[in-house]
Amino acid sequence: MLAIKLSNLLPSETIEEMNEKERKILEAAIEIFAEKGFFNSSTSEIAKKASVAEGTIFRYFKTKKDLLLSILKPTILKVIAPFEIDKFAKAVFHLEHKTFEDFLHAIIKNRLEMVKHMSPVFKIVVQELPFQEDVREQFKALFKEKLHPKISAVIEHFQEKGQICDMPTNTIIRLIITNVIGVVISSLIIGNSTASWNEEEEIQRTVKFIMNGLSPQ
Amino acid sequence: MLAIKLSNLLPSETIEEMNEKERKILEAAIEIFAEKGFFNSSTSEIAKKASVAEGTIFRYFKTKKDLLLSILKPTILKVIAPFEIDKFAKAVFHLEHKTFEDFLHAIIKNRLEMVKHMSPVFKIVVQELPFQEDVREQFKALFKEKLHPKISAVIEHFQEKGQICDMPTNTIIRLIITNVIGVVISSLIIGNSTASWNEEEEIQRTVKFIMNGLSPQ
Amino acid sequence: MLAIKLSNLLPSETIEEMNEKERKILEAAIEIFAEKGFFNSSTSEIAKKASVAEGTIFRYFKTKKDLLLSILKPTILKVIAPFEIDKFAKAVFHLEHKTFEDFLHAIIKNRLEMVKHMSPVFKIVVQELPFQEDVREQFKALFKEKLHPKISAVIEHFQEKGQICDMPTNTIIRLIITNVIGVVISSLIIGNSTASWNEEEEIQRTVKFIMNGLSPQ
Amino acid sequence: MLAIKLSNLLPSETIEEMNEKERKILEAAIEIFAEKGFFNSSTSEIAKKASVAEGTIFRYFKTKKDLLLSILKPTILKVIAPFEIDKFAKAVFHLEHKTFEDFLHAIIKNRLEMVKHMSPVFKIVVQELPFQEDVREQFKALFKEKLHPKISAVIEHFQEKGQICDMPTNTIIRLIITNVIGVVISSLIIGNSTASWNEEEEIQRTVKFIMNGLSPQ
DNA sequence: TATGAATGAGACTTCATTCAT
DNA sequence: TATGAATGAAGTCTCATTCAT
Repeated sequence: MLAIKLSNLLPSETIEEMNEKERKILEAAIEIFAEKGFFNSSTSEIAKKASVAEGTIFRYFKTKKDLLLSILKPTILKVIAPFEIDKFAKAVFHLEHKTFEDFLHAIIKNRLEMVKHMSPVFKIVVQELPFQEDVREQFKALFKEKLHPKISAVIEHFQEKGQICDMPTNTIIRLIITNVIGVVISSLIIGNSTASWNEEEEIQRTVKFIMNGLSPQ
Repeated sequence: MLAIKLSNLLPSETIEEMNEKERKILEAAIEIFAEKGFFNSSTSEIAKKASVAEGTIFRYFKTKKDLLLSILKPTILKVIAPFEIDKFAKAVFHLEHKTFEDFLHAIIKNRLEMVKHMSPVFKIVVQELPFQEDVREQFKALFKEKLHPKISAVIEHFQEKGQICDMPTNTIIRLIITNVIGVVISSLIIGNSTASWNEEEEIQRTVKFIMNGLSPQ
Repeated sequence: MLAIKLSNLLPSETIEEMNEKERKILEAAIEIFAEKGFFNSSTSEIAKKASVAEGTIFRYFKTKKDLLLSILKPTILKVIAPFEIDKFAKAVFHLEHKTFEDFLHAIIKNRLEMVKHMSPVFKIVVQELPFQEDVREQFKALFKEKLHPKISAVIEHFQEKGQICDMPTNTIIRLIITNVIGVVISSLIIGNSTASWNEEEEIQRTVKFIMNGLSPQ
Repeated sequence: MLAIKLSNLLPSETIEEMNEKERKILEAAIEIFAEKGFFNSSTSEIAKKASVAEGTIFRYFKTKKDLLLSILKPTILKVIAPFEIDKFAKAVFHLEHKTFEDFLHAIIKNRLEMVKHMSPVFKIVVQELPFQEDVREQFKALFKEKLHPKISAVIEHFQEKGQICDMPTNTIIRLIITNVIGVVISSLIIGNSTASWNEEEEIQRTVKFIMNGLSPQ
């Protein structure tokens, strides 16, 4: 029963304007949704774990689905947002000082860090995405508008500098994303159960693999 | 409304010992589970689509969950099995006539073909795996016992022939599986909605990417 | 706790194709709706009175409102229908043999008889009509299409024969309906609680009153 | 959204001893009960419309039902009261200057006027009376004690003057009330939706109808 | 006095499962 | 073997009412 800290999961402004009960409900919901899945969780169970009356849930969240979306939406924003605002974004804007290798390393570390901090919410996102078409669409739209152009620019930048081969940009993006997600999920699955998993080495190897895979010629 | 052929989804021995009704129930369940998810499907709807009485379902499958497992278990077997028995396995055993590139190409084509043939069942597997710990464990065990040794042998074979760099075998397996799954999922997500997706080219590029990524030096 | 006979309330064909449980549910619902009103009745109470499980109600009636409509709709049909099909209709079609007085007498007796036989259902209709706009509209439409033309014809027939004054037909209809409903409701309210109510005499007096009220000159 | 004036609906003494909040709650309740019916209205909606906190309602009215009764009881008083206190009552006490026709005309106009002024409250009364036995009983008692003797006196006065036939007084009262209510309800139902409704003419015709109906011989 | 957050009973409804036929 | 009517537990959600502030 891991203690969930909302501060790792939701934007801090959001949390500050929540009150005690609302926070406890959200925490309970995250824990239970992550454990049993949305459809297999009951509002009565969430209420019990949050130590509130069942009716109280519905004061703060119009419906059970609304409660789920209150978890999913900030999370997918958090998945997308960093590329725009945080340190990582700065790395992208100071490309001249960086090699493509630095870029890959940074992106993998950053995403791994994020997923580990919000592991239960991440689990919910992955579990529920197949059933929540609207969230999926919102995610796709954000990717297309915010993320894709940024990454494209980076790829093209390094292609111009001759650090990357000249495959189509979209294919390169696909390959990079595939391999970033690959390390992240491997870390979650293997890392937690296998002693021999050396995370830093696996990151290094993955970076090297991608570098070689995309090297010119 | 694609007509589902169980022969694409389940081992033929399994199908042969089923009777008419049982087969119709399974087909209906697959279609409905894939469309709405397990929890949002009702046994009455399955019975209607299968043209049997609701009670009949429970003659063949003890519970609704049992019906789900009757779909999941043979499917993960099918995902693992080919490496042992079908044409693909033969390719693995005649490695001396093949290059690593052929191996990669064959494995990607083969898995893509499989997923496309059993797309609804595959959808169910992906959706329900997070909630079915026992199935997941069974899958892990099968992987460890059957698949992993085979692939290890192949990797080591090509390493000995100098076609692959000498990263740890497990890391190489992880990278290959990541990228195979990556093409498959991309094909399902992008391929179905985007005109510009050229599957053969993407396979070629992925093979080349892995080849370069794993090339010695 | 009056024993309710559905045969007095619903068309017999309808009843014959009902089974035991459905009939018991309807009877219980009529009794409880009449006593407490639709919104103040719970499906659990109806189930208990009908000696069925609560879920059984929803096998026969999609929703609680559907259960109400299953009572209301045949009833308003029954209120309208007789003017088309039963003995009363024949009276209307053999006007040449009848006086206007006979007509009035027949209509009052007939409506009183009907309301007494279906008193609880009638109570539900009167109670719920203000809240069920769709039923109200259906009632208005039936009145306009089926009843109004028939009564108009009768009124005009007697006007031509010089038995009724030449007020506008609609006004005459309004006055007649008002006074028929007046006796009926008086009979229900006063008749049940007051010994001195002599129904036959009150009918006679009402007929005489209407006759005089509408007499030429 | 008609502005409701409590002064049209409740006795002025009652209103004067109310404070601001209580009055606003009552006004809001009347509007909402009339629109949606008692059971479909929520105290939270009433509180919102009255611009008070939900808890404030329960400071002035013990329960939601108490709030309903606070509307119903003064209203039925108002329906009965005028016969005792207002101008209309005076008309009754100066019968020698009036004909029976004047009496009928005055009573119809007066009741129509009243119902139109308090149309929402009237709607609530009609909708809820079937479910409020105590209010109904109170109404019956008031009718018997206050109204019935007055009307009886009038009827007998006109019978003595030979303007009315010698039917039993109660029957005459019943017929008059029936027809007064008949015009009022017709006016509400037909008058609001039909252009051709000429209220003054309909009143005249109704008066004439009753006059003829009750004329001696 | 006034508030409104919190409550929890109870409403309607769904559906996997049973069992008499 | 097959049926499908019946069940009743469990689910989501509403709302009148209370009470600490």
